[in-house]
Amino acid sequence: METLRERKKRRTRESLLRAALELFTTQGYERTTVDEIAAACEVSQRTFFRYFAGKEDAAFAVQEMTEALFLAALRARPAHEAPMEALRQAVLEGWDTLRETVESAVPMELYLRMYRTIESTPALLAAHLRRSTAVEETLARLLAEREGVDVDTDPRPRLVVAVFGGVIRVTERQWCTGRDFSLEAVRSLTASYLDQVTSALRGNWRTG
Amino acid sequence: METLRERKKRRTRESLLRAALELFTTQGYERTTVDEIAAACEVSQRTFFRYFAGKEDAAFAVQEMTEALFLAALRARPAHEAPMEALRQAVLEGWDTLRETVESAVPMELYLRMYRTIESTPALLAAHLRRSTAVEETLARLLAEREGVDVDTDPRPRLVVAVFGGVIRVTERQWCTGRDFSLEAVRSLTASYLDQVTSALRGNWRTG
DNA sequence: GAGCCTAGTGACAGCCACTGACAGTTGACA
DNA sequence: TGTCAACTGTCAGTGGCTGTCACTAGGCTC
Repeated sequence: METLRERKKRRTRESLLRAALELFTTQGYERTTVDEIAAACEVSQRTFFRYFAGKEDAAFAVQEMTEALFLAALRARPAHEAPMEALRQAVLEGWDTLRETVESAVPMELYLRMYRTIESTPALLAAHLRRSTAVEETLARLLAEREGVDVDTDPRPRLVVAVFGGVIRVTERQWCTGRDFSLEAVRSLTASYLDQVTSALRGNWRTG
Repeated sequence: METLRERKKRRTRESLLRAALELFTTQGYERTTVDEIAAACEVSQRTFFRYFAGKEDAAFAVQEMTEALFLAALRARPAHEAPMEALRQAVLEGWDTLRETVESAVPMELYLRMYRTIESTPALLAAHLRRSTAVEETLARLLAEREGVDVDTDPRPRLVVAVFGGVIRVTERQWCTGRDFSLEAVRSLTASYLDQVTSALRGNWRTG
């Protein structure tokens, strides 16, 4: 049972998160001040910083949920799958089950808009990439454990994860700059690019 | 012939850069204020911001030179080389010719220390990754031109570059966390990891 | 139900990165 | 040598972020 205090807290946080994303996506991340976000929710600036470590933290609150979703999907993959295949299945599954997770916090449409804003705002893109490397470190350890190798002496887990992460980044970029900004679009882009990477690596494209 | 004014300017910039890197690497990036850097060179804070766009800009001033070095090396590779091979040769060549370029600005040892500081400071790591993606975009366009494909419709240039970039990142990380912090070490690590990536991608490691 | 405890909050002061405006200084060049 | 333009310092201000402190109100005990 949720106490009154907890309910108020959750509402304040949700309100701040929504207001933040709404302002970030409409008038831009840099052009939005924390004071503005706080004012939109009728709380003090100080209160904003009690719910979020910073402006950036608010921008990534939903992304954080989806990262957890992907990690859970990977952990659930059967042990007999090869590393790259497990990653592939997990990320596709992640895109499939994203909707309900996201919409428990904010409207799907707002999440998608925020995704675009992150890609197109240098400061946020930098933070996104740094966060991604943190996730990749977790992935590498997970794969190493699955395969029974030592992540600190065997470079293969980190190499595979880095390659995978690279393809995902290209996918994100293509998706955000493209026209079809739907979940289905990013899902099929992901599958397509993961398929093409091995062939792209070998030889000369002109003779392909 | 360098005029007196130009000489003074160059000296001020060099002085600021050195002081900045020295302070960043010894007492940490966040714990160093711009006022401190300026004071160490006996100029005003305002002057610092006339030479560098920001604190971050100073931290990456030397990295910027090495990026240009690598790009030049890639442009010089013969056209018959396959994309991945050209990238490989260019980066190894880059490590070989780094010393003179770096030492025209700061002592090699300071550059290496700063590299470590960048990897271990979240804010700088984020900036480093963002800068890397900018370089990767240039690389992709270069490869696409070399191979005569359109970078906007053919995903292969960006895919290959992303994979390459991923391996380089793993290399950097391993180098910075390792014991042997020399140029030779990073060179051989780079070669080794680029060799292993294709084999790491396929199949099951337990049967290898 | 009275009263205490504490989580949550607002108000305020302060640090630091960064910017714009303006004035003073000094090298370049006629 | 005087004029101009480049370079610099000073000052004031914005915005992200933190510490402090007092106050309000929900939750709990008796």
